[in-house]
Amino acid sequence: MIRHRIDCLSCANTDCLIKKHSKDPGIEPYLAKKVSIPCRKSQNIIIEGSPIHGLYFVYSGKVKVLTTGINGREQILRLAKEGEMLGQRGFNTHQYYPIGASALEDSIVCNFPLDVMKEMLLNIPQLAYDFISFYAEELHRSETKVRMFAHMTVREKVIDALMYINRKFGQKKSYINLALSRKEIADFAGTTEEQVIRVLSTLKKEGLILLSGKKIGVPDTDLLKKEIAEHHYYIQS
Amino acid sequence: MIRHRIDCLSCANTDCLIKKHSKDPGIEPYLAKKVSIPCRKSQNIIIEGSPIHGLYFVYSGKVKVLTTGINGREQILRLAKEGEMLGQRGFNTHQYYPIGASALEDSIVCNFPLDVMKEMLLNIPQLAYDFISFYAEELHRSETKVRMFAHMTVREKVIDALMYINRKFGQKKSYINLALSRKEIADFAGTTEEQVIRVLSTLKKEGLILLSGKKIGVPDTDLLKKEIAEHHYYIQS
DNA sequence: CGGTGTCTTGATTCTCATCAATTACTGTGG
DNA sequence: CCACAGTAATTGATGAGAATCAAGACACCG
Repeated sequence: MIRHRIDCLSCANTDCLIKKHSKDPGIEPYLAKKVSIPCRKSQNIIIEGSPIHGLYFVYSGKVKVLTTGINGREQILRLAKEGEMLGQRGFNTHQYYPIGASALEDSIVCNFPLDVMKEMLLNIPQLAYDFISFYAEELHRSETKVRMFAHMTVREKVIDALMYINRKFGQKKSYINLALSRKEIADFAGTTEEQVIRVLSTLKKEGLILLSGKKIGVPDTDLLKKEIAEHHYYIQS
Repeated sequence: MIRHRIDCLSCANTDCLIKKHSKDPGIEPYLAKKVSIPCRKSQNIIIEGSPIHGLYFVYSGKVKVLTTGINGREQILRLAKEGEMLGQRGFNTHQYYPIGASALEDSIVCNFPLDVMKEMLLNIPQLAYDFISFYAEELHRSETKVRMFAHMTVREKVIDALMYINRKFGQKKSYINLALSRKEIADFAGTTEEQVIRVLSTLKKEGLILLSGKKIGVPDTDLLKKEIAEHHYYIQS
């Protein structure tokens, strides 16, 4: 079932760092070592704690990146769509993946073994530099999340999670194109299923979001944003 | 008062990524563009929101890296000592530093302007690769912290903060070589001054830590570690 | 038409942030 | 050297918010 070598040159994912450099001189031999793997919905792409076997890039589909936290709770760290990278934290001295990744819908991911990746980075300096920029951005995102989790209320956490999901998977004037369970939203926002439901119900009553079964719609991003900003302001002053 | 060009070759900070590569061919011209800056205790090295002006490396002293969170609260993200990097998140497309840094004691930091840094990374591939590894590690740390903040109790957060501080600044059989106020510990652990005091008092009573004024000692790291691990275990199973 | 799992709502308990008041510590000037 | 002022540390009391527990509604699937 494994489809080998989806061609990077003909790939349409403009966000992909590899695709971006697929015309660089000297990169072809590395690209040839790529393997593409199809994954069914809710299948594990990376198992937390398994030995590191390289980096992944999402060719198509949607993926959640998670770690197991306290009480065996699942903490979703981020959601990835076409072109995004998975397993990038396996680049340090760790021997095992500190995170897991699983498909939110049927997906195809491309894998580069770690040694191939290392050679590629050492020989394509511009690619390495883009990697560094990417990491800097991810680090920024993650540290923002630290700050957020430390002192935000549940309401704010949920709103923030919704804005993130909407930014990534929302289409204007319509529902978000991603079916997450309440539990998954909670695991991302860092709270419980029940609290998420309560906040969602309230937000619906307030007219800030649309709810139609599992589908969530955000008619006005700015209104939601204010819900976080205003609260900060009124306490800050 | 600015001392120019502390020589990287004679620098004793083995952890410093620049020092590590200071003998690489072709790196001298970049090293020559380094500027070293002395900072007094509690002086700001990086002001949050200021325009990015490059990367810093701690030559001597101790530094806290922080962001302003909800309610104008200070959230300490990490502590840095000799050889460590500051401002690494300014590497992405951001124009302003998303974090601040200030000296915990009299320190000297070395600065590379951003364009020099970029040139250096593009021309010294092995340095770029080490940067990537460093970022991967930082990202790992940060995401672990996210998970931690999401569901840990205050007690666990404080213990975790203590273990981090002890790992970095502890000397065996003695008190931790770093004077942090209760407020600063709280800002790092993501809680309040009062809660930190309560937990510290309890831990002292339980014989898990030593308290002598501001000085904190951790006689047995494993005992503390168990305090976190056991709680997880008993709920997980 | 059961049955299973997700979703929802309510009630209860508990943790933690906040507020308030007291005590210890530090440095400074007389 | 001591009084003092100012700051940090501590302890207690209280209330708000959130996790947990429990029970019922709903949808989906065989």
